[in-house]
Parts: sequence; C-alpha cells; structure tokens
Amino acid sequence: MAKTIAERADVIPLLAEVFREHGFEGASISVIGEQTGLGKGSLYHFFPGGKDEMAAAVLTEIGGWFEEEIYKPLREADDPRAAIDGMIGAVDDYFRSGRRVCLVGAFALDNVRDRFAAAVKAYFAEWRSALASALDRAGSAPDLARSLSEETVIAIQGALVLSRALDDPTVFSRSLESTRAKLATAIA
Amino acid sequence: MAKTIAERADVIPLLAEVFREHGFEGASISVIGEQTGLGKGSLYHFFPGGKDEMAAAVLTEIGGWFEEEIYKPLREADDPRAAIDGMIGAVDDYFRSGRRVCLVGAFALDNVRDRFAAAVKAYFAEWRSALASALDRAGSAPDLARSLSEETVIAIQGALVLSRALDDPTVFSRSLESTRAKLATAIA
DNA sequence: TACAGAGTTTACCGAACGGTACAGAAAGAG
DNA sequence: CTCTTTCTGTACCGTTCGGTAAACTCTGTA
Repeated sequence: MAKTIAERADVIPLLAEVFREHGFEGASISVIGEQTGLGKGSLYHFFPGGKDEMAAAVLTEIGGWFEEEIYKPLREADDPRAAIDGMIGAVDDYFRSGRRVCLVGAFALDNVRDRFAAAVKAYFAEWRSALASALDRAGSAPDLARSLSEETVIAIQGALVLSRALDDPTVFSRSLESTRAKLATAIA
Repeated sequence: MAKTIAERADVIPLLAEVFREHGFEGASISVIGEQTGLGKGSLYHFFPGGKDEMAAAVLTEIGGWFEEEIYKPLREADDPRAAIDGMIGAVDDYFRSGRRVCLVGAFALDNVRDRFAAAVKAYFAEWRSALASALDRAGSAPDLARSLSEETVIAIQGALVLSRALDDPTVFSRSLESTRAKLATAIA
C-alpha cells in the first residue's frame, strides 16, 4: 500500500462537494481542479474516464456510505426502532440540517439522470425498501410499512428542495422532526 | 397587435420545456435554437439579455400561471375546499402525473438558484402561504394550516424527485392521492 | 408600390469547454 | 545510487460555448 501524496479515495469527497455545489454540467474540469487542489494531470490519472468516471465514483461512494450507515442497520439491526432513530439522526447530520443538497436527488432532476440512472434508482430503491423492512420488523403492517417508507423518502427529498428554495434550514428541521414523530407513532 | 410569425410569448413555453429537459447549464443556445425552431438572431432579438433573460422570462411565466390557476383561487375562492381540490387536480395535470419535472424545484437544487433566488423563493413562499390561507378559511386551526401547507409543498416536490429517480410515475400519483386525503381529513 | 420595422439568417468572435500527450518530479525498492 | 512506478504541471488539441454584427426577408400600412 503505497502512501502517496494524494489517494484517489481522498479526492472523492472533494469531488462530491464540487458536484453538489455546481451540478454536473456546472462543475467544469477547471473548477474541479481548483476545489480539489489537483491539476488536470492528476485528475485524469485517477479518473481516466474523465468527468463521467468522477461522478460515477462519487455516486458509488455515496451509495456505499448510505448502505453501511443507514440501509444495513435498517435491514439487519436487532432493534429496528433504534435503527430508524439512527437514520433520522444520520440524515440530519449528513444533510447538515438542510444546508446541504442531496446530490442524488439533484441528479435525478437533472438531465444527467439518464447517464447515471442505475445508481440514482438503486440509491432510492434501497432506501425505501430498507426502511420498509425496519418498519415491518418493528411491528408495522406491511402495507403501512411500504407506504410510510415511501412517504418518508419523499418528505426528506422534498424538505431539501423547499429548504434550499426558501433558504431556510428550519424547514428541513421541522419536516424531519415531523417525520420522526410519524414513524414513532406507526411503530408505537 | 401585430400578428407575426412568432410572438415572444409563444416562445416561452418552448423555452420552459428546454430548461426542464436540460437544466439551465445543459440548455445551450444551440439546443435552445433546435428545440424552439428559432435561430440565434431571433432568440437574441426576443431576449437581448441572453440565456439569463430567457430563464427569467420562463420563471415569470410559471409564476404567473401558478398565481392565476392555483394561488389566487386558494386565497380568494368562496369555497376554499373546492380550491384545494382544484389545486390537487391542477398539480396532477401540470406535472403530467409525475412525468414532468418542476423547473423551479430543479433550479432550487442547482447552483443557478443564486441567480434566480428571488423568483424561486417567491414561487414556493406564495404556494405555501396561499394553501395555508385556504386551509385556514376552511376551518383548520392556524398552526395546523401552517404546518400542513408546508408539508404539502414538501410532499409534491419530494414526489417529483422520487418519481423521476425511480422512473415510476405511480409514486407521484400515490403521493398526491395521499396528500389529497390528508388535506380533506384536516378540513372535514 | 414604397416604406418601416419586425423578424431571421449567417458568419464570426474570444473564451471556455473536456480531453490528450508528454516530460519531469517524487518516492519506494533493490 | 539507480531503476521503476506513481503522480503532477503544462502545453496543446478540436469543439462548443454565449454572444455580436450586419445583411437580409418578410409583412402590415399608407
């Protein structure tokens, strides 16, 4: 394991932030270079596939993070209620209480969705089904678990949109708290 | 009123569709030219301010449409319940049951939000307050009206994101129906 | 029919785009 | 020290970007 100045893995979170801030089309190679501190040579060394590979790597990392920190606990934890609570907390942290945009959601609305359709679809499908699984195991009726999980993912994404549109993070906080309460009631 | 081959007003809906499909950055002047059937000369004749003016005109038209078709009825209709029902129907039509993206929501997630922050903010703020007004007049408690209107706008935007991400319009239909039921219950 | 102004075509501009080529700097291995 | 591999800076490529300029063609009016 060669310890080098910059590892590819270290660059990906920086790339994620650039794409979040500028969108896919808006994140030009020169902007990416500035915000990562890497020249074109390094960028194309790590990502020979160019911008597409950079974005794909970011989506993969995001997917991995959610899988590990959120989906897996929801599906496998002994205490599904704790896992649901954990999800709420993790979501609040991850999206910085509404100050940070969901890159996958932004990609979904953009025309680049087609290029990364599989990753975008998987991210949301996994989230919905993992949450449904937790609700199910927590004693919720299967139909309710299914609809509630979908509504929860919808509320989180919608809250991110509205929060940013109104430039008001309290919108996200309120919505997440209301979602938390709704889930708690359903499995009481 | 000179009847000419193409009126500026006729171009705006076409522009809206281009921006919806490609996003602001993705909608290059040449793409806009193709999809509107207008050359650069005509486009810059109608919109001397370039792409920015085109997008601003689109946002203005969208804002005007929602004001006329949705916000005003919500605020002023004699029968607020009918206005709320009307809103649900209009939203379903406008977003083509989830097959069409909300341009304002997409702009909110994009970095171009800053450029059109005022229009984006107004669109959502008006929606939320108009719906709260209707709920209020329909007999809902002021606090509930306030939170329910916010949750409704969130649910619509979130459903558009998830619907498109999963490429499944039924997500939007389900969510909108659930929203309709929730609003009906609150003012029963 | 002649004029005026609205609308359009076309050629063109400098800047920025994504991407490539390649020489050279770092850094671990023998 | 030297070799090899990994990483990086820089110059450059063709293309496309948003935007401008000006000559042209319509079309309604008188």
